[in-house]
Amino acid sequence: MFSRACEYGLRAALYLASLKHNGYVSIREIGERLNISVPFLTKIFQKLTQAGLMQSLRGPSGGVMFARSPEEITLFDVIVAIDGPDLFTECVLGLPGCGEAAPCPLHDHWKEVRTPIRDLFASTTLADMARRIQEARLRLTA
Amino acid sequence: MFSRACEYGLRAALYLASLKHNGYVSIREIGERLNISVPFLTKIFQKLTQAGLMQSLRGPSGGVMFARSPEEITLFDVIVAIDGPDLFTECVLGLPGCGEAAPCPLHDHWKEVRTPIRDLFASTTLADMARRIQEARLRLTA
DNA sequence: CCGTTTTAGGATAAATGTATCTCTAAGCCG
DNA sequence: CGGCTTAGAGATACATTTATCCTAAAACGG
Ligand code: SF4
Ligand code: SF4
Repeated sequence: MFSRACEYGLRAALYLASLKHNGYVSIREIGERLNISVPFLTKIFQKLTQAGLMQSLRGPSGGVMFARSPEEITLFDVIVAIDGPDLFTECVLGLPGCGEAAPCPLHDHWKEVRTPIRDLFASTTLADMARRIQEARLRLTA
Repeated sequence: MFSRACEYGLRAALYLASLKHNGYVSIREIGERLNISVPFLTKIFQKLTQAGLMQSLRGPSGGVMFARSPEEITLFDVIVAIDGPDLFTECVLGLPGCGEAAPCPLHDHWKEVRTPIRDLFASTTLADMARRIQEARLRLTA
């Protein structure tokens, strides 16, 4: 479904949102907490900052933090920033230039399920998830 | 979503189902018809025959054909034979051993959408698709 | 200003997925 | 049987993803 990088990015974003700590958090701390390779996670956060979702600061007491409120960042935003929009635009058979005009046989069935997927991720904010994590002690790591 | 191999396998299976020609069809013919690398497609059909979905015959007038009626083969069968069941069992955050017992924060939302996806593919047979292809001249290739 | 900490960015290595190649085995035909 | 055709299977190349490494740039703290 998602690339490993995207899974890591989602877990890291959910972890940060659950902290309720406004200020920079170092990537090393996040990686160690979630058992994710710190150098790899650094690359992922670079994408998130370049996409404008996070902002970063170097040096001691530096790290990464949300560029806007977790209330205004959806899972969709994170996914697209890391994996690109292909999952929500390209489609099951991978045919070039497909769509309503020249549909493949699956099109009618598939569009009924692709939209709910997109809506789910587009309507769920990091803050929503953070509330769930705190209420039910849900886990982000093994 | 699916691997390229799985996309090719689905397209090939749908093509065969749409033929209404009971008998062996050579992989070379399928590959050339659908613009898919013939050696790679051969590998994919090896998986489908090993999974018991197709049967094969070597030599002239050989090729591959369905091992049981296209009415009894679902898209789910093809997907699992090629990509494995991970898409339908493993889940969004890729956490090991996740599930109802130790859910991640997305679990409740995600299960509402994963089941429809699985049902869609599990309830659609190759014969269903073949009918749609013939009725509406739907395409399988660029 | 200098040493330390931390992200940024590019280069490199390992692993996986995609595609090709070669040889074998099976089947057909004369 | 001998030559041709086709799938099977393993080895090999290529591409992409995943992960690591190294040097720089920015920030802080003495
Ligand atoms: S389902 Fe629709 S959008 Fe997806 S490959 Fe088929 S025609 Fe294209
Ligand atoms: S949604 Fe459920 S099954 Fe999927 S990773 Fe989260 S806990 Fe596991």
